Amino acid sequence: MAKVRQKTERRERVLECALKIFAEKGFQDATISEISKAAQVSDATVYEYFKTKEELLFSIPEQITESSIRESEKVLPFLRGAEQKLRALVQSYVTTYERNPEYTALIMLHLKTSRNFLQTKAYEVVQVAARMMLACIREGIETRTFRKDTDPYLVRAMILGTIEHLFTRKHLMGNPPELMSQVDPLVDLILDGIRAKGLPAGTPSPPCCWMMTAPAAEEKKKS
Amino acid sequence: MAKVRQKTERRERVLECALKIFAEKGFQDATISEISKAAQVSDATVYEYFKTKEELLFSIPEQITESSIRESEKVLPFLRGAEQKLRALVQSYVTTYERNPEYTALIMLHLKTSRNFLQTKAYEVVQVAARMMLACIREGIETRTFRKDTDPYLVRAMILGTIEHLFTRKHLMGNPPELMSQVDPLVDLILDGIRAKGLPAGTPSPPCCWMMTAPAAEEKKKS
Amino acid sequence: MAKVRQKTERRERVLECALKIFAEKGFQDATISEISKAAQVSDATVYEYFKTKEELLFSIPEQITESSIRESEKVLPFLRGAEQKLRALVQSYVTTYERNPEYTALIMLHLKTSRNFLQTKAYEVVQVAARMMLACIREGIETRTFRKDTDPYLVRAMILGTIEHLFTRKHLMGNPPELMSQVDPLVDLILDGIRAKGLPAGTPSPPCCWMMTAPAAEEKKKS
Amino acid sequence: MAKVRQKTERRERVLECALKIFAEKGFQDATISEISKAAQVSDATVYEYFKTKEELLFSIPEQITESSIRESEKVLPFLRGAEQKLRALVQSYVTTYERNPEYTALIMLHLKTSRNFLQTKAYEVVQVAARMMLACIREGIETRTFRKDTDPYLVRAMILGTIEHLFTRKHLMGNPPELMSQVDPLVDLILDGIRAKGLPAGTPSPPCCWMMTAPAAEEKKKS
DNA sequence: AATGAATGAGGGTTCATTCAT
DNA sequence: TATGAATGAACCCTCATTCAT
Repeated sequence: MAKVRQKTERRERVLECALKIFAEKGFQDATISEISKAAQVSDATVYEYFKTKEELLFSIPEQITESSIRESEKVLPFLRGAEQKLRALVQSYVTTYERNPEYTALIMLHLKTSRNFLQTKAYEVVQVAARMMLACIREGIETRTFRKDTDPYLVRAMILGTIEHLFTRKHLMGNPPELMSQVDPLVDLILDGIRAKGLPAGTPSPPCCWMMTAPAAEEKKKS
Repeated sequence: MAKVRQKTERRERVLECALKIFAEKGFQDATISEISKAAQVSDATVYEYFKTKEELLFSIPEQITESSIRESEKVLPFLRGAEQKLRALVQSYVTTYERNPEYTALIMLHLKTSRNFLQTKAYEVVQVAARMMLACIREGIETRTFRKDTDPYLVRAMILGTIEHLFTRKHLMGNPPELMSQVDPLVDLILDGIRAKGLPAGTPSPPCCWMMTAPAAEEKKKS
Repeated sequence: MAKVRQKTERRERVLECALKIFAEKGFQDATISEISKAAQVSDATVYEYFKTKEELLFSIPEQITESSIRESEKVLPFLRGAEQKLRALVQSYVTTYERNPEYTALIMLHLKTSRNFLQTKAYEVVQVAARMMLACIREGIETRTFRKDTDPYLVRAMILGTIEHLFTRKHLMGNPPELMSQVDPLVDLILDGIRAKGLPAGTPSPPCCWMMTAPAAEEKKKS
Repeated sequence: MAKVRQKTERRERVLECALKIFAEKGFQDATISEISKAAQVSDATVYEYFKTKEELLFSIPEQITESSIRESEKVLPFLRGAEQKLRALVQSYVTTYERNPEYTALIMLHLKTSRNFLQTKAYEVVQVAARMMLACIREGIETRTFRKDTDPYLVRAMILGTIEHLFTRKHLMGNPPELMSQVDPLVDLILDGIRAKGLPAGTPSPPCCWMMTAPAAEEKKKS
């Protein structure tokens, strides 16, 4: 039925506009009127789709995060070795964020802040991704690729923290302009720090570009 | 005169309460009434001291950040070598944050978010600290302590990002419970990654405790 | 045709649910959605049957009141004497109210309040009943059963007011639990007060139970 | 201080206007804006005085009811005999209501309806008045003035119900125009119905006018 | 200097009602 | 005929900010 299609389209338009506006002004400074006007629907219509303003906010990450995770899960099994996997995961993060700058700003600046967000479905998905990375690091330790005394939590915190820091900087100050080129230096530096000493230090795992084909949010909808 | 003294005391009481409440509920969800009540002054009095709510917010970091910086500047010249200095700086950050958890929460969750904060006097101080770290890394490169191809911006981003990530986690989820013990592993890992290969890898710079005496916000007031 | 039948059924289901919900929450606090959901139809369907929310409200009393009146009109001619008739009328009121508690609550708490209700078809029916009682009292005066100086309006106000008061109390506070047993004491007390003094005071008209067979709203629908 | 005086005046102006408007349009159809405009204050000021719209509503009856009760309590001890007391009480009710028609409308049409009102301080005062009447009737029974089989609850319900019915009618339909003249007929009729038969029926207790001096709400404020 | 009091401006949310399908 | 969907129009309430005392 055409109605259903239209409703879905409107709902997504609302989500898109909400993303843009929340990302730009923050949750509190954005108004429903503003969003509804941008989405060319009435205030009341927004409330047809989302019970409250906060539910609207928390509904934004759902699709995008989930699709991004699914992608990683598909690719990971084909990669050999903890180093390759770790690099792939980092690249996946950065790719997703680079392709969805507004979404990234929302996450970095506004959602991470919110205690309520931690109890969200969307946050669970984030946790899944974080756990994948943890598993990857642990695998490296078990297979003796990484040093025995590596603290996997610290390593993960370093990777995630660095990515977060860089994207936040980029969003607020426009610098650095792109982050893809930072993936390999970052991963190399970390690997150098945690690689078991017995291994030939001069064998860096090759930079990989397979993630280039990972789907961005916009492309997803068409399929 | 006693009056002046009293006014200063009141002003500081307002700042303290504002810090507590802003840190707990965020800028938007905190109200002036709430803060003024906690500080046992009237709403109007708050506006005697600070022109707007935002000015109150931005007035909070001033003293604390500045005092922390001054401390570092005093100690740094006595330390030999980039590695020692870097370690000292990281420890300084962590110490300051650990001693002022509410202030840290405010910075991590709410101020970093705000574009207006970037044009603040308080933010300039933050930048000074960040530049000190950058200078320190560059010194390491120039003195061949660190690899020539080290990207100082990336290294700094890693350090700051990791610290931010860990404190944010701690504040929101209570885990990890303390961060002082993470300083050395973090610095070691970074150093391992950027140390020039010619050097004997087995010579970690000694963990240092000199920063233990750095002033916390609370002690500051008494002096 | 089955369709017509179905439509009538739906309409009545809406009326029933509206009665229940209006009685429970009041006109303003009840929503059309709520009613339509309870009646298992859509909001729009309610508006097919009733032009506005208020029209829905005012449509509720129609059948029930009318049927109750008709009953009284049938029985009254068979009764001899103003006293008997008065008693019968009172019993009729109480019976109707006891059998339709939700309807009663609606009338007592919400409809009596509304000025618009006074211009309703349904209210006319109420007036008819009230006028029957008035006529009855007047008949008693004319036939010298009641004192010459009896104010028929006052007497009616006493009877109706007492009934209203008792039912309101019952609805709001659950006390007294039933009102049928109050009919005779009430009527006796009134009659004692208005009976012409010449008559033997010790000849109370006999309590009557014929009204027991008066139809309740539920039974009406089946016929 | 002048400020305090002014605030009190404003508060009372708000209460008065709220009374008028609530009485006229009902709780739900009245808006805060309307009331604040009538009272020449801002919406926000209304909320300075009363936390919610409902609290405003429930604050209206307080003074007026209480002052009315106090009056009755003063006078009652000077009256001899249950009949006189009962008559006095009825007169007190009617006087209060006649002098405060808007307040009466509010009570009759809107407050009696509300379940929340039953848990109000103001309602407790109403209960006190009702209990005084009950006590009075019981006293009459114990002193053999009234018949042994008199149901005091029924008698009270008759009195209160009649008064309520008459005032409601008056408010909605403008008829009867005044109720003071109904007091004696009402009381006489009731008394005739409950007076113990042994007594000389021809000795009605004298109508009394002492209540004429009872204070109305308006006069109260000046004292 | 300190504050009690007042308010303008605005935002989230609800719901009766309409209309195209 | 029945309804899913959309919305205009309000309203309650909050709060940063001002000002007279």
